[in-house]
Amino acid sequence: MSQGLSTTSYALLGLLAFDGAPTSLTGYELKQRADRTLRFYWVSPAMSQVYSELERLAGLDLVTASSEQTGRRKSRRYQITPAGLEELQSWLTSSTADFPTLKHPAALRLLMGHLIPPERMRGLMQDYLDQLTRRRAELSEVRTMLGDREAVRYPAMVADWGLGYYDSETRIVTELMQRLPG
Amino acid sequence: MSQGLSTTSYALLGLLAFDGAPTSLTGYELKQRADRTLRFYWVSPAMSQVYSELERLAGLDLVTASSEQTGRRKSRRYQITPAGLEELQSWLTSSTADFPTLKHPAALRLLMGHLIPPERMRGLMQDYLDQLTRRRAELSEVRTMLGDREAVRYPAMVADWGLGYYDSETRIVTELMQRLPG
DNA sequence: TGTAGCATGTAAGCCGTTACATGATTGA
DNA sequence: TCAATCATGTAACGGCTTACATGCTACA
Repeated sequence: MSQGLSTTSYALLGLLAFDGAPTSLTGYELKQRADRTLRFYWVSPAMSQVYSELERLAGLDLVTASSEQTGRRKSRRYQITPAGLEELQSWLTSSTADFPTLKHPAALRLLMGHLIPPERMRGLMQDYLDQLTRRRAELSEVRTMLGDREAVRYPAMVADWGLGYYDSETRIVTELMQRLPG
Repeated sequence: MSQGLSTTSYALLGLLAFDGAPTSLTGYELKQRADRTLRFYWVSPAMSQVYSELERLAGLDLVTASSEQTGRRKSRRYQITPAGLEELQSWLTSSTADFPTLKHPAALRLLMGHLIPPERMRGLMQDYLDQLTRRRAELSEVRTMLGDREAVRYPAMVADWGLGYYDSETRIVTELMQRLPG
Protein backbone atom coordinates (compact mmCIF):
# COMPACT_ATOMS: atom_id res chain seq x y z
CA MET A 1 0.00 0.00 0.00
CA SER A 2 2.91 2.33 0.66
CA GLN A 3 2.78 4.72 -2.26
CA GLY A 4 6.03 6.53 -1.73
CA LEU A 5 8.44 4.13 -3.42
CA SER A 6 10.57 5.18 -6.33
CA THR A 7 10.80 3.05 -9.42
CA THR A 8 14.36 2.17 -8.49
CA SER A 9 13.07 0.78 -5.18
CA TYR A 10 10.67 -1.45 -7.07
CA ALA A 11 13.44 -2.46 -9.42
CA LEU A 12 15.62 -3.60 -6.51
CA LEU A 13 12.66 -5.33 -4.93
CA GLY A 14 12.17 -7.09 -8.24
CA LEU A 15 15.75 -8.31 -8.23
CA LEU A 16 15.16 -9.83 -4.80
CA ALA A 17 12.08 -11.61 -6.15
CA PHE A 18 13.95 -13.23 -8.98
CA ASP A 19 14.60 -16.67 -7.68
CA GLY A 20 11.74 -19.11 -7.24
CA ALA A 21 12.64 -19.87 -3.65
CA PRO A 22 13.26 -16.53 -1.93
CA THR A 23 17.01 -16.09 -1.63
CA SER A 24 18.71 -13.62 0.63
CA LEU A 25 21.28 -11.30 -0.87
CA THR A 26 23.76 -8.81 0.47
CA GLY A 27 23.74 -5.27 -0.84
CA TYR A 28 26.89 -6.08 -2.69
CA GLU A 29 25.37 -9.08 -4.45
CA LEU A 30 22.27 -7.10 -5.31
CA LYS A 31 24.40 -4.43 -6.91
CA GLN A 32 26.10 -7.08 -9.04
CA ARG A 33 22.75 -8.42 -10.12
CA ALA A 34 21.72 -4.87 -11.03
CA ASP A 35 24.84 -4.49 -13.14
CA ARG A 36 23.91 -7.55 -15.13
CA THR A 37 20.29 -6.57 -15.72
CA LEU A 38 18.97 -3.20 -14.63
CA ARG A 39 21.95 -1.35 -16.00
CA PHE A 40 20.82 -1.81 -19.57
CA TYR A 41 17.20 -0.66 -19.18
CA TRP A 42 17.04 1.35 -16.05
CA VAL A 43 20.04 2.48 -14.03
CA SER A 44 22.94 1.07 -12.19
CA PRO A 45 22.41 2.52 -8.74
CA ALA A 46 25.46 3.47 -6.72
CA MET A 47 26.41 1.13 -3.89
CA SER A 48 25.48 3.79 -1.38
CA GLN A 49 22.02 3.98 -2.84
CA VAL A 50 21.57 0.23 -2.82
CA TYR A 51 22.31 0.15 0.89
CA SER A 52 20.04 3.04 1.76
CA GLU A 53 17.20 1.70 -0.38
CA LEU A 54 17.49 -1.69 1.28
CA GLU A 55 17.27 -0.11 4.70
CA ARG A 56 14.24 1.87 3.64
CA LEU A 57 12.56 -1.27 2.32
CA ALA A 58 13.39 -3.02 5.58
CA GLY A 59 11.75 -0.18 7.49
CA LEU A 60 8.60 -0.76 5.46
CA ASP A 61 8.74 -4.53 6.11
CA LEU A 62 8.98 -5.19 2.40
CA VAL A 63 12.27 -6.96 3.00
CA THR A 64 13.74 -8.57 6.09
CA ALA A 65 17.30 -7.89 7.10
CA SER A 66 19.42 -10.38 8.95
CA SER A 67 22.78 -9.51 10.38
CA GLU A 68 25.35 -12.20 10.10
CA GLN A 69 28.72 -12.57 11.66
CA THR A 70 31.05 -14.78 9.68
CA GLY A 71 34.18 -14.95 11.75
CA ARG A 72 34.87 -11.41 12.75
CA ARG A 73 33.12 -9.95 9.74
CA LYS A 74 29.56 -8.68 9.80
CA SER A 75 27.33 -8.61 6.79
CA ARG A 76 23.66 -8.00 6.23
CA ARG A 77 21.46 -10.20 4.07
CA TYR A 78 18.13 -9.07 2.73
CA GLN A 79 15.17 -11.14 1.66
CA ILE A 80 11.84 -10.11 0.18
CA THR A 81 8.81 -10.60 2.44
CA PRO A 82 5.33 -11.77 1.38
CA ALA A 83 4.22 -8.16 1.86
CA GLY A 84 7.04 -7.04 -0.39
CA LEU A 85 6.06 -9.47 -3.10
CA GLU A 86 2.47 -8.33 -2.88
CA GLU A 87 3.47 -4.69 -3.08
CA LEU A 88 5.62 -5.43 -6.10
CA GLN A 89 2.88 -7.32 -7.90
CA SER A 90 0.32 -4.64 -7.22
CA TRP A 91 2.74 -2.02 -8.58
CA LEU A 92 3.27 -4.12 -11.69
CA THR A 93 -0.40 -4.53 -12.40
CA SER A 94 -1.91 -1.29 -11.14
CA SER A 95 0.46 1.44 -12.20
CA THR A 96 0.79 2.70 -15.72
CA ALA A 97 4.30 2.74 -17.06
CA ASP A 98 5.70 6.10 -18.09
CA PHE A 99 7.16 6.52 -21.52
CA PRO A 100 10.89 5.79 -21.50
CA THR A 101 13.28 8.61 -20.72
CA LEU A 102 16.24 8.84 -23.02
CA LYS A 103 19.26 10.97 -22.30
CA HIS A 104 21.24 10.77 -25.49
CA PRO A 105 24.39 12.90 -25.48
CA ALA A 106 25.32 11.86 -29.01
CA ALA A 107 21.94 12.90 -30.42
CA LEU A 108 22.17 16.14 -28.48
CA ARG A 109 25.51 16.87 -30.12
CA LEU A 110 24.21 16.04 -33.56
CA LEU A 111 21.42 18.54 -32.96
CA MET A 112 24.07 21.25 -32.75
CA GLY A 113 26.03 19.93 -35.68
CA HIS A 114 26.08 23.28 -37.45
CA LEU A 115 28.42 24.63 -34.78
CA ILE A 116 31.37 22.36 -35.56
CA PRO A 117 33.16 21.08 -38.66
CA PRO A 118 31.57 18.04 -40.30
CA GLU A 119 34.72 15.93 -39.84
CA ARG A 120 34.52 16.54 -36.13
CA MET A 121 30.85 15.56 -36.10
CA ARG A 122 31.69 12.39 -37.99
CA GLY A 123 34.27 11.61 -35.32
CA LEU A 124 31.69 11.99 -32.57
CA MET A 125 29.30 9.67 -34.35
CA GLN A 126 32.07 7.14 -34.85
CA ASP A 127 32.81 7.29 -31.13
CA TYR A 128 29.19 6.47 -30.46
CA LEU A 129 29.30 3.53 -32.86
CA ASP A 130 32.32 2.19 -30.99
CA GLN A 131 30.56 2.56 -27.65
CA LEU A 132 27.59 0.72 -29.08
CA THR A 133 29.78 -2.16 -30.17
CA ARG A 134 31.24 -2.51 -26.69
CA ARG A 135 27.87 -2.28 -25.00
CA ARG A 136 26.40 -4.81 -27.33
CA ALA A 137 29.19 -7.23 -26.52
CA GLU A 138 28.55 -6.82 -22.79
CA LEU A 139 24.85 -7.45 -23.16
CA SER A 140 25.46 -10.32 -25.51
CA GLU A 141 27.53 -11.99 -22.82
CA VAL A 142 24.66 -11.64 -20.39
CA ARG A 143 22.29 -13.06 -22.99
CA THR A 144 24.52 -16.07 -23.49
CA MET A 145 24.58 -16.72 -19.77
CA LEU A 146 20.78 -16.75 -19.72
CA GLY A 147 20.47 -19.38 -22.44
CA ASP A 148 16.95 -20.59 -23.11
CA ARG A 149 16.05 -21.77 -19.65
CA GLU A 150 12.37 -21.42 -18.87
CA ALA A 151 13.19 -19.87 -15.49
CA VAL A 152 14.81 -16.84 -17.08
CA ARG A 153 12.48 -16.48 -20.02
CA TYR A 154 11.64 -12.85 -19.22
CA PRO A 155 15.17 -11.62 -18.56
CA ALA A 156 16.14 -13.26 -21.84
CA MET A 157 13.38 -11.42 -23.65
CA VAL A 158 14.52 -8.11 -22.20
CA ALA A 159 18.10 -8.87 -23.18
CA ASP A 160 16.97 -9.60 -26.74
CA TRP A 161 15.10 -6.31 -26.68
CA GLY A 162 18.29 -4.54 -25.74
CA LEU A 163 20.33 -6.29 -28.41
CA GLY A 164 17.72 -5.35 -31.01
CA TYR A 165 17.90 -1.76 -29.82
CA TYR A 166 21.68 -1.61 -30.11
CA ASP A 167 21.54 -3.11 -33.58
CA SER A 168 18.94 -0.61 -34.65
CA GLU A 169 21.02 2.27 -33.30
CA THR A 170 24.03 1.05 -35.20
CA ARG A 171 22.02 0.87 -38.40
CA ILE A 172 20.48 4.31 -37.96
CA VAL A 173 23.73 6.06 -37.07
CA THR A 174 25.59 4.44 -39.94
CA GLU A 175 22.97 5.81 -42.31
CA LEU A 176 23.04 9.25 -40.70
CA MET A 177 26.80 9.45 -41.12
CA GLN A 178 26.37 9.20 -44.85
CA ARG A 179 24.15 12.25 -44.73
CA LEU A 180 26.83 14.36 -43.09
CA PRO A 181 28.20 17.00 -45.45
CA GLY A 182 31.71 16.72 -46.83
CA MET B 1 36.45 27.71 -19.58
CA SER B 2 33.87 27.30 -16.84
CA GLN B 3 33.80 23.57 -16.24
CA GLY B 4 30.84 23.39 -13.91
CA LEU B 5 28.01 23.32 -16.43
CA SER B 6 25.55 20.47 -16.63
CA THR B 7 24.66 18.91 -19.95
CA THR B 8 21.23 20.46 -19.68
CA SER B 9 22.86 23.89 -19.43
CA TYR B 10 24.73 23.20 -22.65
CA ALA B 11 21.54 21.94 -24.24
CA LEU B 12 19.75 25.19 -23.43
CA LEU B 13 22.73 27.18 -24.60
CA GLY B 14 22.55 25.20 -27.82
CA LEU B 15 18.92 26.13 -28.30
CA LEU B 16 19.88 29.78 -27.99
CA ALA B 17 22.55 29.28 -30.66
CA PHE B 18 20.12 27.83 -33.15
CA ASP B 19 19.39 30.78 -35.34
CA GLY B 20 22.02 32.15 -37.67
CA ALA B 21 21.61 35.69 -36.42
CA PRO B 22 21.56 35.52 -32.60
CA THR B 23 17.96 35.85 -31.48
CA SER B 24 16.84 36.68 -27.99
CA LEU B 25 14.30 34.42 -26.36
CA THR B 26 12.29 34.49 -23.18
CA GLY B 27 12.43 31.57 -20.81
CA TYR B 28 8.98 30.66 -21.93
CA GLU B 29 9.93 30.56 -25.59
CA LEU B 30 13.04 28.56 -24.81
CA LYS B 31 10.95 26.01 -22.97
CA GLN B 32 8.71 25.68 -26.03
CA ARG B 33 11.71 25.15 -28.23
CA ALA B 34 12.94 22.48 -25.83
CA ASP B 35 9.59 20.74 -26.03
CA ARG B 36 9.90 20.54 -29.78
CA THR B 37 13.46 19.23 -29.83
CA LEU B 38 15.25 18.33 -26.59
CA ARG B 39 12.28 16.46 -25.21
CA PHE B 40 12.83 13.56 -27.58
CA TYR B 41 16.54 13.01 -26.96
CA TRP B 42 17.33 14.61 -23.70
CA VAL B 43 14.81 16.01 -21.25
CA SER B 44 12.09 18.56 -21.12
CA PRO B 45 13.29 20.72 -18.26
CA ALA B 46 10.68 22.23 -15.97
CA MET B 47 9.95 25.93 -16.43
CA SER B 48 11.50 26.64 -13.07
CA GLN B 49 14.71 24.98 -14.17
CA VAL B 50 14.79 26.88 -17.43
CA TYR B 51 14.62 30.15 -15.54
CA SER B 52 17.24 29.24 -13.01
CA GLU B 53 19.60 27.86 -15.66
CA LEU B 54 19.25 31.04 -17.68
CA GLU B 55 20.11 33.14 -14.66
CA ARG B 56 23.12 30.97 -13.97
CA LEU B 57 24.29 31.30 -17.57
CA ALA B 58 23.80 35.05 -17.32
CA GLY B 59 25.94 35.09 -14.21
CA LEU B 60 28.71 33.40 -16.19
CA ASP B 61 28.31 35.88 -19.06
CA LEU B 62 27.47 33.07 -21.44
CA VAL B 63 24.16 34.76 -22.14
CA THR B 64 23.02 38.34 -21.75
CA ALA B 65 19.73 39.16 -20.10
CA SER B 66 17.67 42.19 -21.00
CA SER B 67 14.66 43.24 -19.00
CA GLU B 68 11.79 44.57 -21.01
CA GLN B 69 8.67 46.34 -19.96
CA THR B 70 5.78 45.92 -22.38
CA GLY B 71 3.01 48.04 -20.94
CA ARG B 72 2.96 47.19 -17.28
CA ARG B 73 4.35 43.71 -17.87
CA LYS B 74 8.00 42.85 -17.43
CA SER B 75 9.74 40.07 -19.28
CA ARG B 76 13.33 39.00 -19.64
CA ARG B 77 14.97 38.09 -22.92
CA TYR B 78 18.15 36.09 -23.15
CA GLN B 79 20.70 35.97 -25.90
CA ILE B 80 23.85 33.92 -26.28
CA THR B 81 27.13 35.86 -26.06
CA PRO B 82 30.30 35.26 -28.12
CA ALA B 83 31.79 33.73 -24.98
CA GLY B 84 28.77 31.46 -24.69
CA LEU B 85 29.12 30.30 -28.26
CA GLU B 86 32.80 29.61 -27.74
CA GLU B 87 32.11 27.66 -24.57
CA LEU B 88 29.48 25.64 -26.37
CA GLN B 89 31.74 24.84 -29.28
CA SER B 90 34.60 23.82 -27.06
CA TRP B 91 32.25 21.53 -25.11
CA LEU B 92 31.07 19.97 -28.36
CA THR B 93 34.54 19.24 -29.61
CA SER B 94 36.51 18.52 -26.46
CA SER B 95 34.26 16.46 -24.27
CA THR B 96 33.53 12.82 -24.88
CA ALA B 97 29.87 11.96 -24.96
CA ASP B 98 28.62 9.49 -22.38
CA PHE B 99 26.71 6.47 -23.48
CA PRO B 100 22.97 7.19 -23.54
CA THR B 101 20.99 6.63 -20.37
CA LEU B 102 17.75 4.79 -20.87
CA LYS B 103 15.06 4.59 -18.21
CA HIS B 104 12.61 2.14 -19.64
CA PRO B 105 9.69 1.34 -17.33
CA ALA B 106 8.14 -1.06 -19.84
CA ALA B 107 11.34 -3.10 -20.16
CA LEU B 108 11.69 -3.07 -16.38
CA ARG B 109 8.22 -4.55 -16.05
CA LEU B 110 8.90 -7.20 -18.66
CA LEU B 111 11.95 -8.19 -16.66
CA MET B 112 9.60 -9.16 -13.82
CA GLY B 113 7.10 -10.82 -16.12
CA HIS B 114 7.07 -14.04 -14.12
CA LEU B 115 5.29 -12.23 -11.28
CA ILE B 116 2.07 -11.47 -13.14
CA PRO B 117 -0.28 -13.33 -15.50
CA PRO B 118 0.78 -13.31 -19.15
CA GLU B 119 -2.42 -11.56 -20.26
CA ARG B 120 -1.60 -8.71 -17.93
CA MET B 121 1.91 -8.53 -19.32
CA ARG B 122 0.54 -8.46 -22.83
CA GLY B 123 -1.67 -5.54 -21.79
CA LEU B 124 1.34 -3.61 -20.50
CA MET B 125 3.22 -4.18 -23.74
CA GLN B 126 0.19 -3.07 -25.74
CA ASP B 127 0.04 0.11 -23.65
CA TYR B 128 3.63 0.79 -24.58
CA LEU B 129 2.91 0.23 -28.26
CA ASP B 130 0.10 2.77 -28.02
CA GLN B 131 2.37 5.29 -26.34
CA LEU B 132 4.93 4.73 -29.07
CA THR B 133 2.35 5.46 -31.73
CA ARG B 134 1.40 8.75 -30.10
CA ARG B 135 4.99 9.79 -29.60
CA ARG B 136 5.87 8.95 -33.13
CA ALA B 137 3.03 11.11 -34.37
CA GLU B 138 4.27 14.05 -32.28
CA LEU B 139 7.79 13.73 -33.56
CA SER B 140 6.58 13.22 -37.09
CA GLU B 141 4.80 16.55 -36.88
CA VAL B 142 8.04 18.21 -35.81
CA ARG B 143 9.85 16.49 -38.66
CA THR B 144 7.31 17.79 -41.16
CA MET B 145 7.77 21.32 -39.87
CA LEU B 146 11.50 21.04 -40.46
CA GLY B 147 11.17 19.99 -44.10
CA ASP B 148 14.41 19.76 -45.99
CA ARG B 149 15.73 23.24 -45.47
CA GLU B 150 19.49 23.43 -45.33
CA ALA B 151 19.35 25.60 -42.18
CA VAL B 152 17.77 22.83 -40.14
CA ARG B 153 19.64 19.93 -41.65
CA TYR B 154 20.91 18.70 -38.28
CA PRO B 155 17.67 18.93 -36.33
CA ALA B 156 16.07 17.05 -39.22
CA MET B 157 18.68 14.31 -38.97
CA VAL B 158 18.07 13.98 -35.25
CA ALA B 159 14.32 13.82 -35.82
CA ASP B 160 14.83 11.06 -38.36
CA TRP B 161 16.97 9.27 -35.81
CA GLY B 162 14.11 9.45 -33.33
CA LEU B 163 11.56 8.23 -35.84
CA GLY B 164 13.80 5.31 -36.73
CA TYR B 165 14.14 4.50 -33.05
CA TYR B 166 10.39 4.51 -32.47
CA ASP B 167 9.85 2.30 -35.49
CA SER B 168 12.47 -0.13 -34.28
CA GLU B 169 10.88 -0.25 -30.82
CA THR B 170 7.51 -0.98 -32.34
CA ARG B 171 8.98 -3.81 -34.38
CA ILE B 172 10.86 -5.32 -31.44
CA VAL B 173 7.95 -5.16 -29.01
CA THR B 174 5.55 -6.63 -31.53
CA GLU B 175 7.87 -9.58 -31.93
CA LEU B 176 8.36 -9.95 -28.17
CA MET B 177 4.62 -10.07 -27.64
CA GLN B 178 4.45 -13.18 -29.75
CA ARG B 179 6.91 -14.84 -27.42
CA LEU B 180 4.70 -14.25 -24.38
CA PRO B 181 3.20 -17.50 -23.09
CA GLY B 182 -0.51 -18.22 -23.49
C1' DT C 1 -17.09 37.61 -16.20
C1' DG C 2 -14.30 34.09 -16.02
C1' DT C 3 -11.06 30.83 -17.92
C1' DA C 4 -7.15 29.60 -20.60
C1' DG C 5 -2.77 30.83 -21.83
C1' DC C 6 1.32 33.96 -21.23
C1' DA C 7 5.04 34.86 -18.11
C1' DT C 8 8.14 34.79 -14.06
C1' DG C 9 9.69 33.22 -10.32
C1' DT C 10 10.56 30.90 -5.00
C1' DA C 11 10.74 26.98 -1.76
C1' DA C 12 10.91 22.40 -0.42
C1' DG C 13 12.21 18.08 -1.14
C1' DC C 14 13.57 13.65 -3.55
C1' DC C 15 16.69 10.95 -6.11
C1' DG C 16 21.01 9.88 -7.04
C1' DT C 17 26.02 10.78 -7.38
C1' DT C 18 30.80 11.48 -5.70
C1' DA C 19 33.89 11.60 -2.12
C1' DC C 20 35.23 9.87 2.02
C1' DA C 21 35.96 6.46 5.88
C1' DT C 22 36.66 1.85 7.51
C1' DG C 23 38.01 -2.71 7.80
C1' DA C 24 38.31 -7.95 6.39
C1' DT C 25 39.75 -11.60 3.19
C1' DT C 26 42.08 -13.65 -0.73
C1' DG C 27 45.72 -14.53 -3.44
C1' DA C 28 49.97 -13.07 -6.12
C1' DT D 1 53.38 -7.99 2.19
C1' DC D 2 50.78 -5.57 -0.92
C1' DA D 3 46.98 -5.05 -4.00
C1' DA D 4 42.51 -6.31 -5.27
C1' DT D 5 38.19 -7.40 -3.97
C1' DC D 6 34.59 -7.93 -0.58
C1' DA D 7 31.61 -5.27 2.31
C1' DT D 8 29.23 -1.45 4.66
C1' DG D 9 28.21 2.67 5.37
C1' DT D 10 28.06 8.50 6.08
C1' DA D 11 28.16 13.29 4.32
C1' DA D 12 27.68 16.68 1.10
C1' DC D 13 25.91 18.26 -2.77
C1' DG D 14 23.75 18.79 -7.54
C1' DG D 15 19.97 18.38 -10.60
C1' DC D 16 15.45 18.30 -11.27
C1' DT D 17 10.54 18.09 -9.99
C1' DT D 18 6.31 19.57 -7.67
C1' DA D 19 3.82 22.80 -5.39
C1' DC D 20 2.99 27.32 -4.62
C1' DA D 21 2.57 32.47 -5.54
C1' DT D 22 1.68 36.20 -8.62
C1' DG D 23 -0.21 38.89 -12.16
C1' DC D 24 -1.27 40.14 -17.07
C1' DT D 25 -3.80 39.40 -21.67
C1' DA D 26 -7.00 37.57 -24.95
C1' DC D 27 -11.14 35.87 -25.85
C1' DA D 28 -15.51 33.32 -25.38
